[in-house]
Amino acid sequence: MRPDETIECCELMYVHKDIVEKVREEMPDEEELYDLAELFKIFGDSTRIKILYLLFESEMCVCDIAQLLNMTQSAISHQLRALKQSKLVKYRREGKTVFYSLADGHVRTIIDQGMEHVKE
Amino acid sequence: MRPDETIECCELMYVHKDIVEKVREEMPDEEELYDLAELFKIFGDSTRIKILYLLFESEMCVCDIAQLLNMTQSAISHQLRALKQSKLVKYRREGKTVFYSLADGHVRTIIDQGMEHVKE
DNA sequence: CTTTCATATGATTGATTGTTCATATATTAT
DNA sequence: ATAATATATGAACAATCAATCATATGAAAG
Repeated sequence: MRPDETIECCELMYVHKDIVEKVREEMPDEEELYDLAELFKIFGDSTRIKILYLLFESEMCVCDIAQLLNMTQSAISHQLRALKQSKLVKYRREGKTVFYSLADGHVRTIIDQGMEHVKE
Repeated sequence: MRPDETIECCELMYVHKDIVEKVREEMPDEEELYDLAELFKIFGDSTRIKILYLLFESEMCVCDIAQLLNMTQSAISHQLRALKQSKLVKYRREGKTVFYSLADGHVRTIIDQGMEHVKE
């Protein structure tokens, strides 16, 4: 199969011309698809999933999260950075302490839907 | 910070005892959290995301997908394997051809929510 | 200003992962 | 049987990534 040529293959180009056109219309552009994959990568680590579950209950500081998950402060801080960059969590400073919380409702919806799928 | 000891740290253990208990109750068990992260890992690749978007329009054979995404049959087949193992797609054989389609509605919901987040 | 406490970050490393290449399997036609 | 076509799979390799360690920043207290 040589993908760089429009060779006749299966029945696609000839029988399902309408679908091909619809696909080309409806498919988001390359950059959006890349960003979407990058977002899901962030959900694709159990440490980060656990952090998000913790934040479902309440805002928390880094140290609290580290204790509850039985992990080092550094490991948690690194993961919070990733969550922050994807705008999944927000934070506020209070003296020496930094409190993290969920950024918006999408986070919960995405995780809940994922969990429903997993539980089937 | 030594996570393997219950040292006094921040104000967690003393001020927010109720939250700690709620967290311990509401948090899914380790195995479910791991499975959930594994599921999101599958969404965390732009090739797989593209495949899923294609299948939003119609069931398709491997060769169709490879052509539309301008990738090799082998690469697509490997990714379909991952999608199949996570029960995100299903397939039916028709002669030499194998048609793939979306397994259930969660896929669409998860992707749509993710895309909403990305577009903000 | 120095110390202490909470958090952030850069470098390193072992592990995971996506694509490629070669090859195997499965189905149909000759 | 053999050839042709569609798909699947195993090994290999480069790239990515999460945890660790050491260290830096930032804020309050002495």
